[in-house]
Amino acid sequence: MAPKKQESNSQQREASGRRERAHRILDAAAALILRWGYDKTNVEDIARQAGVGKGTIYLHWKTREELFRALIKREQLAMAADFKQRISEDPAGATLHTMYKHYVSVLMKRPLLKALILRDTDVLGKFAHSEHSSAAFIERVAGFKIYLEFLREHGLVRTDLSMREQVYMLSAIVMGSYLIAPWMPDELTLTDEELADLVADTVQRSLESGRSASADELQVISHTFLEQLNRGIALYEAQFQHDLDS
Amino acid sequence: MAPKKQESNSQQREASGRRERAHRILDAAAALILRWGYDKTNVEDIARQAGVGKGTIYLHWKTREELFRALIKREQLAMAADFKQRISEDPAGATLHTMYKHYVSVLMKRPLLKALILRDTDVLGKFAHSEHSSAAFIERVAGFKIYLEFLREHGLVRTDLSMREQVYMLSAIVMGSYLIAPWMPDELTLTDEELADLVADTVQRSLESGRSASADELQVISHTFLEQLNRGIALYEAQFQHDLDS
DNA sequence: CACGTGACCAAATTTCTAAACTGGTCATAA
DNA sequence: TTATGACCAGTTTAGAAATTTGGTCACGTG
Repeated sequence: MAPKKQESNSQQREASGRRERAHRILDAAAALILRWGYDKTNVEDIARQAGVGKGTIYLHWKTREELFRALIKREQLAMAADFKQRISEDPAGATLHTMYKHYVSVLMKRPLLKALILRDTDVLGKFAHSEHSSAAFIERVAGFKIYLEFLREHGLVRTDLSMREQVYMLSAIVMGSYLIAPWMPDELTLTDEELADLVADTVQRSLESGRSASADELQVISHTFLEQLNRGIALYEAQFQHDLDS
Repeated sequence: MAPKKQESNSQQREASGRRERAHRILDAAAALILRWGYDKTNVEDIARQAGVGKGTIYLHWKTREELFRALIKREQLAMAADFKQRISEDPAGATLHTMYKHYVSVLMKRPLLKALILRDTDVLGKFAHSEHSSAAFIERVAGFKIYLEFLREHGLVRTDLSMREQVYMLSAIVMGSYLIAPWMPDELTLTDEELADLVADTVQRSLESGRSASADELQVISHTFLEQLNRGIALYEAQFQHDLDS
């Protein structure tokens, strides 16, 4: 690659340094929020933990809440990458239940996102009750509908249920699985893997059509799905990177 | 029936009066709790609404919490009666999914129990966080396991899933259906009947075996189940009545 | 005498306010 | 030009004071 002129090089190095610093700040925020909860994590603590001055944080984000939104975004992107990886490696990755198996599995490893989805008030504090939380859920449901429509078109899921019913029950199964965990008596708890498999089995039986697609067909569908997912991730990523550079 | 002697008659009339008064107090408590929530419903208001003195309430129950427990018990008994009625009238009443259809349907009409199950903090306030709530859930799950075992023995539900997984997913489906309702965007909400049918469909597909029992077999199973249910209700009822008489 | 009642009290809850903290800014330093 | 922490207004917290409430019981009533 041709070398850029002096000024551009310098800007790039600086931009990269900024970016690294932004990540350091987000790391600090993540650690503190998981340890103390959102409400009790203040900007000064984050700055100290990240080894920067408080003012520096405001060079990256306009408000504390914006910083937290960036953290969530980063977490979602990391999770999406995990998810993409697994789907692309799984021959059955195009089926609804396989997607959910990986989704549950991958989400289990992200306590911050788990808390966000479950609106865990201990961790998220006021953030859980803010607009963002509901908006995120609605957005999630909307994204959902698009790929569900896609699977319906390919006959991989039942079409004798309305989209409304299907989205509702899909949400209910996944949310229900998470939500009841803390209420279950000890002898009825499941490991993360058991839960992922159980959700997958339930989704398959209750929402997929009987029809089993050929390996070729599955690959085509999986490919198209991953394309779509990639586009979404890229867009989100670009937006996130832009945010980081202020 | 032979007439009882004078004293007994008098005691009976009094007891019946007491019982009626107890119900009046519970009615008042139910109305106030639904209107203002548990925390903001005090004993004096209940007494006034029921048209009795405050001290009278303590002739029936030792504490405010005991009064509320009695109210819940009464509500559960009423719901159980509803449920029994529907199951006994439905030829498919012995199947798991039919039970759940009626269960959901019947529970929807009981806001107090709905709040208890959902631990709706607005209505239940501190009561939701008390021992009683968790205990009730665990008890519910335990009762569950008994009749699930029964259905497994008759091959009406899958046996290739462990009880643990089955109970977990059954709880997840039902709880999930209730819990997500308030988070759903408007265009995705379902009516109570739609939800009951959807839950039934999901339970059938994901937890029942393919095997369909004959009408005769179903009736036998249904009969046995109702016997068991009746015994449970009678026991609970006796206990409740005894409580009312102080 | 037996039952019902509301005044009464200790304990819990709410309200109020002074003190402490924190998100965000910006003059200053590097 | 970039980073910082002292600074300030607005918010949160602590805890004292005031109010409310669960539960008791001496008294009134039929």
